Amino acid sequence: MNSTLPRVRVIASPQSWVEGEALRQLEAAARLPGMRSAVGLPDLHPGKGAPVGAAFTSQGVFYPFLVGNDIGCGMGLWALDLPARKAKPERWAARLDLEGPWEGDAEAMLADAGVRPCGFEASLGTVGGGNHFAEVQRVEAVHDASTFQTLKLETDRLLLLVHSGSRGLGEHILRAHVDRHGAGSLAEESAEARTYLARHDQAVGWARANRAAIAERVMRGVSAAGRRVLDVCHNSVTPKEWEGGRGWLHRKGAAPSDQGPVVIPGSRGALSYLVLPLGDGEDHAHSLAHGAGRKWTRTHARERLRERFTPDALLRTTFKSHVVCEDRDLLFEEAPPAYKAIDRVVGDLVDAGLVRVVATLAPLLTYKTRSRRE
DNA sequence: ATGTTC
Repeated sequence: MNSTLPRVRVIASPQSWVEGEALRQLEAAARLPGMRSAVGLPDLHPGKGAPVGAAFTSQGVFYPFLVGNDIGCGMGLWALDLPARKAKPERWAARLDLEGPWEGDAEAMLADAGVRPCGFEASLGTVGGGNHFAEVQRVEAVHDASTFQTLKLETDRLLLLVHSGSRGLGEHILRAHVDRHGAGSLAEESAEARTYLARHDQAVGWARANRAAIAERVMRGVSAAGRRVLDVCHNSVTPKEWEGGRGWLHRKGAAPSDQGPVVIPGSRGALSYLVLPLGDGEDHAHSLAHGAGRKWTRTHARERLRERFTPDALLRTTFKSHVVCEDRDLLFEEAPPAYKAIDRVVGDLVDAGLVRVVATLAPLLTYKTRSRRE
């Protein structure tokens, strides 16, 4: 049996503010039966039950609730054929519309990702709420020219970063699971585990296809063609082998460090970092920060920022980029001051020897939603 | 996070 205590590690410098509640959640998760390690990344913050910005390994069992409802959520990066000098962010902000069903062939896109029809086809190509977005970016600076070149990127071409997940599908899968089995563990060889994992894998494929459909929509809207540079999932549970054993790797808002370069976005008013993972080590559960991490709760952000900013002021950023967000509450909840400083988060990963910065990317247009909500 | 609320 697993008689050793699970290892808990938090990768964050003292300058990276981590809330006490997030640490308590991390330690509570580490004490679950079968847990082997718990790693908090520098974007660690409290979540609903389990912390966000964390990765966990377990043996013999795994925990669907640690993955959460947005199974398959992640980041995709596309290189556009559009030169930076042809950027028209103001015009795009006025016209781009990603609401309603995608005009493309949803079933074909899903089939390409190995996903069977599941009743959520009408949501494919939609960004969703919360921290999801599609953002057109320009290359701000290149720090590792060799890797930049290996990825066939060019400094004067625009990029598109898409952060979205499995929309209603992942929610449906988690809910169906919790309704029947509660928030407990699943034994890895059980029928219940197999059922959950099959559905989980469908949601991971669905989310990947969703990011591709969103990218198609944006590219059509800005009259560009593009190529997918990378696509990584930061909410998942997968089998993992390590020296002397095997088990399960849960990622909850944690980017993979074992699948090549990833983008770690800041807030919409900050740089995003294209980074190359250096260690693929067990000591950080093969994972990296997935973003800047929330500093203020949504409620706190709304209350505090409504006093300081008019909605119109939040439609532009310090980068002079444009924001499409017609949902008033969401506009405040996702405002840049609600997030930690991305340079410190990435700096912590660099200092821990986990990544090298390849390039920084600056926002031109961040699309959240055109749907109005009171 | 969520056809966006039990």
